[in-house]
Amino acid sequence: MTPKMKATPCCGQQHHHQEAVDQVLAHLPQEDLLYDLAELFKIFGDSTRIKILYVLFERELCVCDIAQLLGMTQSAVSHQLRILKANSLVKFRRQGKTVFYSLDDDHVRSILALGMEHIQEE
Amino acid sequence: MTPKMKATPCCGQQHHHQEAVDQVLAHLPQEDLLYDLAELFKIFGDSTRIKILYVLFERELCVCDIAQLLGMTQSAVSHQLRILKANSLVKFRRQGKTVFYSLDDDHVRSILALGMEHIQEE
DNA sequence: TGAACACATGAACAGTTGTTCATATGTTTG
DNA sequence: CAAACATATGAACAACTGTTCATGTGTTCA
Repeated sequence: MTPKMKATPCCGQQHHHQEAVDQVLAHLPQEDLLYDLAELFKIFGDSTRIKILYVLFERELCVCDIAQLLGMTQSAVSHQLRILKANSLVKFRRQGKTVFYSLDDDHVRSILALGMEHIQEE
Repeated sequence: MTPKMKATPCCGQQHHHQEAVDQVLAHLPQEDLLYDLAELFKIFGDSTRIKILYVLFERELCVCDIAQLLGMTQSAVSHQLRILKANSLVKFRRQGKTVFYSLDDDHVRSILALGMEHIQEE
């Protein structure tokens, strides 16, 4: 990360702050990891996808059932399932013409649950 | 949720599916809760904000230190801190001219940790 | 094999979002 | 009080994202 700040050294240099900056830098995860993490949460950050995940919380469902439950186009649902699949949040199995989707692992459930806890606190 | 699907009843009506749909509907959280949940994850879904959160993981920092660490404008950081604050992900305390930010509660740490686990699995 | 069905996907358009730039607010110090 | 400093905020613009519409792929069944 190259600083883009101006010559203005912002809150002087003779603070406790330089020590703080150094300490943080020592423990900061790699930039690309943080980027991937943001990408992951971006997937959860859409109400359509959240609804799909919650609808799959208890059991697998086929695409058109999801669409019916959510009152959405099959196409829209399919596009979102594609994204969820690409990020390993859902898996699928094919049975004849229909494709059944389900949550991929328990991380998904845990993350959803933690998020729920947070918003229900305030 | 009002179904917007066409008259095409999509994958017939005489499937196992109707039963599935009913079961899911019985356990589905309220629509506005799901919406709020998506809004929460949307906050985590930006790499700048993720970086800010991680930079605050171990200790509080002032705005300009965060900006320096991230190589970003003070303004950009301030805008993001505003969003994080509004969603109770960070809190702040004022000390003279400088404002120190820190993570608001441990949910934030837990959610970040779970996300990290997920992306490091594949 | 061909029609019907369930699902996938590409292009395009509208709405949303993050950054920049300029400026405002609030605090300290002389 | 005025100047300096740390931070906050409003407007605007570029980039991204989700939906729609049209069409493509793959499977079943007559």
